[in-house]
Amino acid sequence: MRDTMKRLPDSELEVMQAVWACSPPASRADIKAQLAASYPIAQTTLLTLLTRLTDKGFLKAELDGQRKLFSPLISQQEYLAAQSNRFVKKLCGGNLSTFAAALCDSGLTKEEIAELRSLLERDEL
Amino acid sequence: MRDTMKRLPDSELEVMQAVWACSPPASRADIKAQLAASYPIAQTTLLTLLTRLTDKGFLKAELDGQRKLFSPLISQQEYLAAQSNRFVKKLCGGNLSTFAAALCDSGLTKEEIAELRSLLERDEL
DNA sequence: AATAACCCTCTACACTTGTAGAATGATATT
DNA sequence: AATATCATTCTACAAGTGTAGAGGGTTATT
Repeated sequence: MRDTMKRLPDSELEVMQAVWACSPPASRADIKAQLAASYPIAQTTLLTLLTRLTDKGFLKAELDGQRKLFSPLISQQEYLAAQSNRFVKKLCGGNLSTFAAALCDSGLTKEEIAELRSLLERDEL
Repeated sequence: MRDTMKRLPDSELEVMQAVWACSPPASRADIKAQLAASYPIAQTTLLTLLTRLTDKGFLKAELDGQRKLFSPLISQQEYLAAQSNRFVKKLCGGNLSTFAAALCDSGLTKEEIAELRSLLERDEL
């Protein structure tokens, strides 16, 4: 499951993130509002992307009068978990030291790395 | 730089990883050998991908007689650093706890998480 | 009842990605 | 010299991605 989840293309991910940020179910207008300035996009383009996400099984659509309401079928958590797995396994060859090195080179400050360590500790429980 | 580096498509990444695994400069045959069974691919397909990677500035090509030799212009380290950055910033919205949670859900065992923590500690120095 | 305002689906189109055969040029072998 | 080998470039094409106008309903406004 985790391994087979498709990685979304950039534009669809952008939309998916907006959907996650809305309280479901969300109308196209709600989603547009979430995207707002950060990802300006024509209404029809957004509808196209929502349709593609629905076809891919990332969203469920229901009718509410003449408009549609969308809800995520894949949670942000599930998606991020799958993508993290993919990152470690595929990009870093499953090698944790490669991954750690990448993180240290990624532009995170020493403080952020330290914070990450403590977050990992907490989540380990 | 880190933020602007393009994410490679799957097939090109596969090839790029094989190039990184070779000692540069590497011929198409060397790279094919590296890919071997893990990513079976026609010779011409490989050449196409190598050309695309060269056009994108990920590889440098030099002539050696009738054949070409390729060397990385972007190191694996640079690429992984950029992609880690992208992951944290773009996928996790720059939120370290989101990132930590994703890692904990990614299928890594408790032991692996602990190992990652200690690797991060070491690299912090 | 016209008209304006919305909403969605269809159609469209350029660019990217995945894959590889056809064609062409150089080299080595018989 | 003819042929087999091996390398690369050209051409090709389907599927995926990014983006959006045209078209055709429904509802609200004048």
